[in-house]
Amino acid sequence: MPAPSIVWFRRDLRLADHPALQAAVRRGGAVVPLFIWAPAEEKPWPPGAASRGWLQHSLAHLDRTLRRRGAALLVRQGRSAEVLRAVLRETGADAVFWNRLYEPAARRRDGRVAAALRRQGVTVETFNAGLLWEPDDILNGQGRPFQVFTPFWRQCEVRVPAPPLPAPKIILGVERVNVPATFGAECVNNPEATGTVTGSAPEEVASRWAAAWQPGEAGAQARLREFLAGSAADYPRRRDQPALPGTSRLSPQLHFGELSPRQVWHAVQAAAGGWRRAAGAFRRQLAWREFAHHLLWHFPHTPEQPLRAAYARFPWRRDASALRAWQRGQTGFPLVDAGMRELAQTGWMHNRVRMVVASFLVKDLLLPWTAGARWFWETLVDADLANNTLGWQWAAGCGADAAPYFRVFNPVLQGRKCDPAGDYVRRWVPELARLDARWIHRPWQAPAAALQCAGVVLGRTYPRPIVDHAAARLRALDAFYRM
DNA sequence: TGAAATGTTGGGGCG
DNA sequence: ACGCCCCAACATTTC
Repeated sequence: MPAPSIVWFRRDLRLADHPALQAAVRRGGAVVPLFIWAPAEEKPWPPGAASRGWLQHSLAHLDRTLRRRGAALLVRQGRSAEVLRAVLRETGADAVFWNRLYEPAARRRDGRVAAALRRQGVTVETFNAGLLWEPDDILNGQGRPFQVFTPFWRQCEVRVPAPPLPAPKIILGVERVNVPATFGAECVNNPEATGTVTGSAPEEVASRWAAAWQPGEAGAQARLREFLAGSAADYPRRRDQPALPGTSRLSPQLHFGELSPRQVWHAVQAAAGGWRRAAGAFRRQLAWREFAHHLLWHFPHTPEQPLRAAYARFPWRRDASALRAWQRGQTGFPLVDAGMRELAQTGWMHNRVRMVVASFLVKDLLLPWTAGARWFWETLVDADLANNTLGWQWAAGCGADAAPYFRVFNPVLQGRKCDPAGDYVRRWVPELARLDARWIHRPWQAPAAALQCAGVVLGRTYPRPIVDHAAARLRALDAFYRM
């Protein structure tokens, strides 16, 4: 009987399409599924408050599904290298398998850990389970990484990712070596981000959260099936309407690896008999995720520094009260405020609205994109360093394939286009709920009678706009033009 | 994955 | 019938 193998779970919290787990099971010995809570090793981007909440639930779910197949999840805190050494000793294991991560800090850490283990004679094997294609698989004609999405996408379109692996039926566990550490207090679902912003009671936040999300592999599979059976066929038309459930909402599951992109890709392919165009549009979004990871791999300084170096000197403003108004959804622009409140209350925001609020922070308020990235990092359940970095640098115009400097979203027009009836605003900004659709995206222009009959008192029940968008746009054009 | 400013066209009112 | 103007609708350019 071979010695036990450790499977080091990180952001692959599933059993299906899990090459590291598969390798351990195939070896024939016992399997030790291990999760190590070591946020300091991911500095300067340790998991934010919303991510920690999701992670806690997802780990509990993973433990339950592993137990059903024979092996409980061991959760430890401490430095990864030391924890691995200790668990190797305690279990008599002689091999460690894991699926690769692509963030700079995790890469460095994993490289050191692998080298140290191998020096001690431990077998280490790592796998790709998080991306359709790894960062060095897709390069341009000169062997360099793509920096523009469209040619990158053309390369993706002609490839078929590897088919997903099945989940192992039985996992041979080891005797419980000792009681697994309970997940640390610092990792408990932390409503700090939502609580301070909304003033809601923790129980209320928790119940709203539970209604919105079902972390874990089973919930992820259910969400995927629901999407494929429901709005997927109409994806191109519905995906830009934040009031509708038109998107897959699989971003947190993809971030934590409760589903792999290969599973999603192939499931879409198999389901899309009658809607090939929609399938292509959806695959394109998966490709944006790939693109983001490729960029982070090849340009690891970009979470902190603009890809276009000239932007390091951009004269961002410092304005704590404007930043706070944005964070709390009190800017006076209903679409922006609705998005920021959806984020605070559910840990998620519709992608179209993310672009609008990002443009508002960066262009209308001239506040640094890094401040927006940090807030999203703390509050999003799907906070993902690669996606977050690409998104914010795109909005600020300082990244790859970035929005040109003159592209400034108008929150009123975006509202009219994407939320014509105002339902999204009504849901998240209830103080405007009774306002006529005509004025819901620009209450400051509504006639006094319309405001009165909707019970809106500008400056009291809902803020006046904190900037004049037309003037702010000109200010931004001037500042960005100088770059 | 924008929006505003500017240019062009064509229908209709009107003298 | 005709030219003129107005202006909405659409296209193009510009930021």
